[in-house]
Amino acid sequence: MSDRYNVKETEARWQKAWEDSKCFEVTERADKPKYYTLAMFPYPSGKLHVGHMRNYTMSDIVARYKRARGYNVLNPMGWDAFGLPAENAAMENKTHPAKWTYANIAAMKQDLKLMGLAIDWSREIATCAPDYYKHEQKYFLDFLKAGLAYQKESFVNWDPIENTVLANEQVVDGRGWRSGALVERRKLKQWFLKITAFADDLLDGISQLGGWPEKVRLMQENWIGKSQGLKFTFEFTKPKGQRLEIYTTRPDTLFGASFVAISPDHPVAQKLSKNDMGVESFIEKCRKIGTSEAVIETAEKIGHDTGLTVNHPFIAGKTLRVFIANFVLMDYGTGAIFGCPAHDQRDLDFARKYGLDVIPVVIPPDKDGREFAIDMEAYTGPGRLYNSDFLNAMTIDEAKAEVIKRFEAAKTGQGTTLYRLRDWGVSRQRYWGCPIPIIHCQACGAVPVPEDQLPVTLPEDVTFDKPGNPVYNHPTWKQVKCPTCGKDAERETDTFDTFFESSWYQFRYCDPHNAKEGFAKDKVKHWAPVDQYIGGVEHAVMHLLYARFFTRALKKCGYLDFDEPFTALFTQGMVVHETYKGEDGKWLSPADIEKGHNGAYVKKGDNTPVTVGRIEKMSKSRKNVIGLEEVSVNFGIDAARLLILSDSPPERDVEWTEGGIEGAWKYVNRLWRLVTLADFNGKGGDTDAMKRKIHGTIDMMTQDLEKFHFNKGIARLRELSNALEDFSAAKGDGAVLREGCEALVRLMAPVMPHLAEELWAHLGHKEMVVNSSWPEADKDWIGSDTVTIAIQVNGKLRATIQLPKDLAASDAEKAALAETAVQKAMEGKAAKKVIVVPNRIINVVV
RNA sequence: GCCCCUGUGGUGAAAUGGUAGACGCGCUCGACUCAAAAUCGAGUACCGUAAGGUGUGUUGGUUCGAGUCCGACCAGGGGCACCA
Repeated sequence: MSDRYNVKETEARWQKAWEDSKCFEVTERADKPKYYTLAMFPYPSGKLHVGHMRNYTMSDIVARYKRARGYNVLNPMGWDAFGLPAENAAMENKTHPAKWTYANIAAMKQDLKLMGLAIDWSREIATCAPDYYKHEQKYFLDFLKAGLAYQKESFVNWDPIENTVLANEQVVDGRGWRSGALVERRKLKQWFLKITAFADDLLDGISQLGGWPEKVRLMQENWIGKSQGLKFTFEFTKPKGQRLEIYTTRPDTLFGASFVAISPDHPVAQKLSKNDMGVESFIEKCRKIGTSEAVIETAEKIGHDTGLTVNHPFIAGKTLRVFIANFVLMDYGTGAIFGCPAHDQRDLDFARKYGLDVIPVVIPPDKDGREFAIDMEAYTGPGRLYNSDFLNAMTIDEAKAEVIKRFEAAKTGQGTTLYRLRDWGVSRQRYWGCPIPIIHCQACGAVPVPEDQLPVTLPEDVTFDKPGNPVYNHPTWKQVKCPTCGKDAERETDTFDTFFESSWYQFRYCDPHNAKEGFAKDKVKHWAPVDQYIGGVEHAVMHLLYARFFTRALKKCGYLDFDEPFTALFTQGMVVHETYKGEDGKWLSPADIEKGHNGAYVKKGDNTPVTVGRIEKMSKSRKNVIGLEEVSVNFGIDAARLLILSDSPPERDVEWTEGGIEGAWKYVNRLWRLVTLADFNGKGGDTDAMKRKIHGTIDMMTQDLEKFHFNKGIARLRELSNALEDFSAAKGDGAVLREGCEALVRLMAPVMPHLAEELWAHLGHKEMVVNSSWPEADKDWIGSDTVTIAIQVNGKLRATIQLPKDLAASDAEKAALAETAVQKAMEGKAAKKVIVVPNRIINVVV
């Protein structure tokens, strides 16, 4: 027998056996509990790389493990197939987005098949197929009827040279990525979904998501951003009677107000710009910046004095100047604020820049008024009010309540709950997306496409020789008759945000071939919600929040009877790799380079030097991708799975290195030799120790898998195989050795499924390991009778002793004080105190 | 700018507030070999001959005891509503 494992032949053979037996295809059944595990579906960007692989491997482990535990496991796969890259590819390569997308799907599916995943392929979906998106067109019409969808004007990034809308990603340093033109903010009428109607519900729901990482729950909570504050109006000094509505979360600091600022998009600013060139050019300057909050917030804070002033509501005769400021967002609150520089850093920076007053009104608990001053750092901590008339000596909370009370009593203001969350704009001025099923009629307005005319499909005869949505210029597609009045009308040419498709796909998998509706209620009732969702942390807020909203919206329309789509969530880290650049500054792929004479990398072919760059997320643009095929050919999928799972904790990034995959491959062979060369006729060895190791490993690895500690579980597996190797070499008892090998194989099955099948068959089993159950740990063989106790003197380790498990504290203390190393460290002094932590540690304090 | 996360040997990482470095990679030495690869065995945080001391990004605190909890800071990463 060869001492090398024939990985290529073996992996292909078992993949075929799984496929032939259709063991991963599932239907609803009453005799087994269901388990739905889902990996976030991929965008078909081109080739599958080991970064994708990590995501699907984790779902695969869960699927195989839960299967072994007796669950009826649903583990589906599909394609998030609409999106911008397809249109970019269409422009660059003179192809059609559909052609490019479907070719990528075919290539990536082939790679996925190489992975031998426990996927029910009969449920495969692609979101760009009309039989998928027609259902979401129906949902949109339902949302419209339910008052959850509406139109309003909102800003987009406008490229004035290409005359097209740009995505934030396509704006680089404030300029269009292709044209180089300075981007402008421009208003367009667009469709919105009323996610804010569920703001409180989405917030409350977070507390029930116990299976989600704390950090994701926190991020969602902050994103929704519920705040209690005050809405009130300032009176303009002139024209008399005109008022400006403000929202603030710090009404307590009103006596420290030194200016008022409004958004460049505020109606007051707009009105002023008509007669004031200065205002007009300032607003124009503010708009020469994209719509992205990150850009707006990091831009230099600038303001423009409007010359208007308002009266302070509580200080007679005091007026505040009104500025237009680029950092005030029209989307939040009322688009107008008052600035209290002493207690808000942004206001302070602004005040220092424009020479405005800084009036401290909250004093820290440990200071008094004479010594407390604000320089360049605002004070945002707790304290008591001063310089504040009737609020003096109150706490911040008391002062907030008092100010709100006074405004409410005077009927000039209102305590208000506000959310940072904004309604979801779903209109995209793009071709490669789901058409919004609306017809615009001069007479009737926005009219829903009649349901019997769904789906509204994309026209196929389009070209991408100029920027923008080609449907807009299509000769006939737009022109229709109004369904209501029959007159000439036009189709909506915008398509949905691609988050629309990914908000409900988890339900489509439950009933993927249903032509009548998106899913049958009873099928979703059976499988949903998803028991374990797995994907990148980059989706922590938007995708996951949209899907949570969509589920509630579907419930409101009668499609479902639950709120939360994902019971548990795991956010896995990325696969990262070194990046390389050639002499010409262009990215090079790892396949393009090799080690030169002096050990440094050179470009293959011409031996020109290569610069090694940062270690970054694998991405097509940086070329630092390792394709799946090359890995599977050289080392097999099991070795790749092993590396990806064992090298880092799953929530952290893992670096793909050549050395790592070779090491994993060696271990695959070592396991193969251990089991195939084992002699089950031995009579010797320490059978008790071996049995403890076997059952201890089963126990611990089971716990590790339950907790997603795959790296630790694999470390336990290695400990067991090390022990079995020693036991085997010592001609250990054959029955125990077999018991150990069988446990090892069943434990490795979720991690290295192909090798496990091969070894399981070698051990004489007729049934595949994929259909066998998870091993049970025998409680009698878990743990041991003695424990090692550490002894510290004043917190420093001085000795370790073996003691019987659960020994009385007084006996343990006696044994510890009797140790010579302990006595030496005590230097003859008496113990002041002895802390005994049973079975762990004893600390002697002298 | 705002929200969230991460930081431990040469390196990937372990460690319910209780023996820091499990399990690997690499390296060193040895066995096998004509030789190499593969495989097997021993060693491997740092300083020190040793006794011992020092060590978890920096810094301060809480505690009998801190990688772990709290405060301040530094560095890196993710997200910020039209990338997916």
